[in-house]
Amino acid sequence: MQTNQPKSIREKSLKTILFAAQEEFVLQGYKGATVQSIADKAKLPKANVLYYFKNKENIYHAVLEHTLDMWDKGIGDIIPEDGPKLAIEKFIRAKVTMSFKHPQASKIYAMEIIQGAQHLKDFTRTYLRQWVRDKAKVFQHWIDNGEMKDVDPVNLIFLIWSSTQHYADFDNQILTIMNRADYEQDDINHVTRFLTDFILTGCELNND
Amino acid sequence: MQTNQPKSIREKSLKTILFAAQEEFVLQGYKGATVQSIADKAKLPKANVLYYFKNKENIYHAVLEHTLDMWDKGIGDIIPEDGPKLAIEKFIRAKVTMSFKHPQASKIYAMEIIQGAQHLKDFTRTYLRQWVRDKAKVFQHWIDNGEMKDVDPVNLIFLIWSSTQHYADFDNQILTIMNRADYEQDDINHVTRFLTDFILTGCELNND
DNA sequence: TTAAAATCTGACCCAATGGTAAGTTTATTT
DNA sequence: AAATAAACTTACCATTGGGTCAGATTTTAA
Repeated sequence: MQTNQPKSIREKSLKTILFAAQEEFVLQGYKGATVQSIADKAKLPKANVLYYFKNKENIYHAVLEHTLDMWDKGIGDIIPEDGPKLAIEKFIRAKVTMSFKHPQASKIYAMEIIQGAQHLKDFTRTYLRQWVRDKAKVFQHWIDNGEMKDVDPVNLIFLIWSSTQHYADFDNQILTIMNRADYEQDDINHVTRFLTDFILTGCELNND
Repeated sequence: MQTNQPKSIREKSLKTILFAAQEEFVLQGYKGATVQSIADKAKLPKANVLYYFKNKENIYHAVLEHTLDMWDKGIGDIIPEDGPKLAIEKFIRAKVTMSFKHPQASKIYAMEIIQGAQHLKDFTRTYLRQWVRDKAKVFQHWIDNGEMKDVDPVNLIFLIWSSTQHYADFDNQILTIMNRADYEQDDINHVTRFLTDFILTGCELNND
């Protein structure tokens, strides 16, 4: 990131292409996505897209990176000072909000992992593994302190991840089942409430 | 299915191709999968594969259908007679087992839904929607009867789905995080125990 | 105003891939 | 054993799609 005010042509183009690419990759998968249709979506000639990104692989990398960045920023931290109840509440709310607001990002990530995480092996082995270990330690600390039920922290993290991201990745299925066209703000609230309530109860942290 | 004993050449070929195709589709996605590499995996010449299945789309359909069949058979039912505790226990155990034993199936399905469920719109709109409504009714019945906590049944179903299938769809990520090469039987048991315990607690059904 | 740099574009190339055609070999039936 | 059907195979075609290139146009710098 350089200047930020008038936004150069370069930056604008990059952003447009990235956005178009994200859509295309989600809908068609990596191989299925064509540079031509990314260009069409971005309303640029194909050669122009290839001028900004050397090749298709590069576009995909950029999309992945952008996705990870956004996800990282959007999801707050789990810190000991919050205590288990508040920390879990905050975490679930953040994840649900992200899922409803940026389903594309979640989907790109999910597909990448499902297909073997070819482009994310490194990220998973280093960053993510450490993240999980750190957070598991925080949970374990609360458990040892008698502040929450003795549940396996790692699997708890998996449960929170999966149950929240489900609303992004499987939005089509969920909407079809509920016979609805789109999510609304109420849905975010409802799901957030359901999940926090349920999971806190699972941790024996609910005092309603 | 016809005869079953000596198994005709046709049946054997179909099965081989289907199995190879499943692998290929998971790894490469629909577009990324090539008939040639399906053929290679099945150790048959490409034209022979196209002899059994008119075209790539047909192979994919067959894989999807096979997947749904298997899933349907593998997951028991949720019936009122079992009562909430046993029913949920059985359901989770079945889903976790399926996830660990047939991750490919789960992945194919997940990718299809994530990408917009083009080939499963019908299945979702009719069969799945009805299934969810039926099972939600069973849960609601138990709730009204005071047999379990008043949680939203539909979202409970989503939570069980997502948290169980996560171990199939994201197996790469999970194994990498845990620094392991493969799942073992112990993992199935451990996860089953964790999820049943946690979810039953969430429904206030745990009497340990 | 001019030079240089950045942006844009149409035309083209070529490898990969889905699918076909036409025929050969193997299995089954009569 | 002959005839028919099923299974297999080789060679080929047409299209798609990633990527290049040479030059045009616009923007920025001197």
